[in-house]
Amino acid sequence: MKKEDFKYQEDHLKLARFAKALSHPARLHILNFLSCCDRCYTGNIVDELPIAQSSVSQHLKELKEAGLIQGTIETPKVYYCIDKENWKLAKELFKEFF
Amino acid sequence: MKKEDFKYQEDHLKLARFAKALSHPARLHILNFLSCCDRCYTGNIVDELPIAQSSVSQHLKELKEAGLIQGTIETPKVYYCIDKENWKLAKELFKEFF
DNA sequence: AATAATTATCGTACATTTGCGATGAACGAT
DNA sequence: ATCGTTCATCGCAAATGTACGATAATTATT
Repeated sequence: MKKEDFKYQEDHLKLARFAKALSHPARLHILNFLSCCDRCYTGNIVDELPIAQSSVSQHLKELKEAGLIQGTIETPKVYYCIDKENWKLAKELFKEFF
Repeated sequence: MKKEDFKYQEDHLKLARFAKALSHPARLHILNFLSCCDRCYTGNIVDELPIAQSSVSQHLKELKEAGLIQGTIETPKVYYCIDKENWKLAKELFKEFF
């Protein structure tokens, strides 16, 4: 097979994206926190972590883009929670991989 | 709790390292390949991937440093295989996390 | 000794990630 | 209208990741 034609498996691409989202302890902490507290806003998460608010916001953005969390505006706060559908998908992909 | 004193959980640090190792499709492909073929050398892996030999070597190094694979020199080749102990640990950490 | 085979490492280029402070946007309360 | 609260985004700096070609290291073969 020619190198040019090679395509990574779709499952591997998806799994790599999830793994990347999980590859920082702050993001693991956020997910862990959200899975306990069910529903909480940015401020609570900032208080949970040793980094600046802007940095937390960036991590939240990445988790959201990876599909692992959802944000809901309730002005002036934003509530976050686990995206259960993608969470399940990620869980299954990891399980299948190992 | 003061920000200075915050420490990430040991499990999260370990899991983040494993996740980082899994965060690239080439490395997932390598691990998948190794789990099938049990034991094979660098050349086989290079043939499996669309990237240069030096790049593959770099990915192998990262997987080795993450503890997920082991290399055995059988000059002039190097055989690689899954590090079963850490593989199991990673599997359990992911399972526990989800 | 010279060559070939196999793999790791080096140097380089470019992109991405991580973190911070400052600023902006939205809105409720005064 | 102004202020305070809450959160996201911007701009920057430093570090890390990804890929490549070239080169080095090791050793078996000629």
